[in-house]
Amino acid sequence: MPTTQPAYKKDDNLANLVHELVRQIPKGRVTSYGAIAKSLGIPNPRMVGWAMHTTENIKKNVPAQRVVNSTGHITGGHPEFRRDLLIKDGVKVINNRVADFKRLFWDPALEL
DNA sequence: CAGATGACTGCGA
DNA sequence: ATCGCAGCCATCT
Repeated sequence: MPTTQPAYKKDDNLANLVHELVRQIPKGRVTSYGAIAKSLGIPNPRMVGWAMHTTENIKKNVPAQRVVNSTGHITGGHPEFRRDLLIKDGVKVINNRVADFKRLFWDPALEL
């Protein structure tokens, strides 16, 4: 039995907001943690990463593959897996880095 | 209860 | 141009 029962099952925090926003990312587009944090009013982009790190993102079918750091580099535990998903979305990825990241960058505050 | 960690970013040297 | 440090919030041990 799962002795390590995650206590973050309360979607009343940033994680929920982040997941929702990430879900709104159009296919073939990518964004950065800082942009999301800024858009949601989070002083620290770290929390965005933490929100994604939570296993909830997978449960919610959140396209974490479309979320990369400012350099467009795929961060996380399974970069290969996410890279494949990005390619499937039509995003070219080279060396775990999004090609034309600047062009494919999707700013939530700008588009929303 | 307190200390350390973490999917980051921006600025300074 | 590259390298290093500090900031912030929530969770974990």
